[in-house]
Amino acid sequence: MSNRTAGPAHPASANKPPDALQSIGAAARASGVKVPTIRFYEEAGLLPPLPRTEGNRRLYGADAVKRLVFIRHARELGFELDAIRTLLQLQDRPDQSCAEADAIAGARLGEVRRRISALKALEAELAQMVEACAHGRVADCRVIETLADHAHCRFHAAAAGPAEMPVRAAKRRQPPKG
Amino acid sequence: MSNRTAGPAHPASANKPPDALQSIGAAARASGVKVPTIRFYEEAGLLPPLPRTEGNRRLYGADAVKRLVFIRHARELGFELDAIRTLLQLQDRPDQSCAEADAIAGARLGEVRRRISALKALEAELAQMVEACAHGRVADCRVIETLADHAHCRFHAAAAGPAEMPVRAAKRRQPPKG
DNA sequence: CTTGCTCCTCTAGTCGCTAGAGCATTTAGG
DNA sequence: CCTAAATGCTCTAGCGACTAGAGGAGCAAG
Repeated sequence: MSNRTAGPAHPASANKPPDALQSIGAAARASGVKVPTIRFYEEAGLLPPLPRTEGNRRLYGADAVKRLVFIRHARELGFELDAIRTLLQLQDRPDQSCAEADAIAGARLGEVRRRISALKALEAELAQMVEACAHGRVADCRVIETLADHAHCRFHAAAAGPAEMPVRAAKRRQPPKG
Repeated sequence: MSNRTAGPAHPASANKPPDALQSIGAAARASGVKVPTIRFYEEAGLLPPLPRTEGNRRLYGADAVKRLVFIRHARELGFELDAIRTLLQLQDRPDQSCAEADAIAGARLGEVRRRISALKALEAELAQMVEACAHGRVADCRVIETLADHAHCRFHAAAAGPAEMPVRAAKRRQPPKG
């Protein structure tokens, strides 16, 4: 919030020069990526070498923040860090063909589609289980029964992938509160 | 299918008694759960204490194999091990109400539905990116551009959950080959 | 007796973070 | 100027659900 640049301590700088360097906290706020995650990305080689202050604190310029935003969007779309690394490298060399970027995005699209159809099959199966259940005793429970006897199950493991979805929002462990 | 289990738990010699004990490998083949995964499940407390041979090898009876199949199905439907533990406990006490099982399945169904809609949003965004790309140089690449500028992106992080899908099939790391 | 298979335990790696310990530095207020 | 709070630093460990591999033991057949 506080814009303490009210006193122009610098000659050439207006009130906010585009190359102003910010702390990791400010970069986190600006990019929407959490502080420890930023450090993790740096460690993972997704960020170029960052300058440091005398006191060893990282400094982030506008370009670094943009990179973080790029990474965040890519993660939101489910790209793996490996893929993102490649995409960032491509971004750094604008003259190259974007075929590789297309391939990565296309592959991701394929994954997403495969997962959607797998999840739909799953949804159908679960819905059927839940609906069919008489809500009585476990002995008659369709849910348990279906899990026990695959005979009742018309779902057979449409190979999806391994993991899914970042979506930073979700944090369903209850807040610290103490 | 194999309906030969008609014989009740019984002494007077069938040629394949239903309580025949098998090795972990046989149990793996019978249940569709991999050997190390079975050991992992045991460690995780999903299996009751198993008898061992003199030579310290685990022995699996028909009930243990059934339990493994149950676990496998539940995993295929995306239930977490914690939930599966609960479901197994319920299964072991058939007189109880199945309300809890219903709740677990219902919660899972909700998750799946939420994830499907999140993935659909994602699919739309990715498809748009890929389609819009002129397949030229990186400088003009819509894929890269969309990731860089959220302005071009009408997708905003529909909160899904954290991880998704077991589906034992997938193994996409390239083979060792060296 | 050797070969080859299965099995045992144990450790460490995967992925993308997140949490916390134990310090150093910076900043705001008095 | 001093102090307290906030923020930063590094490092380690943990999550979930496995998977991979080392190094050794048991066991049946040839």
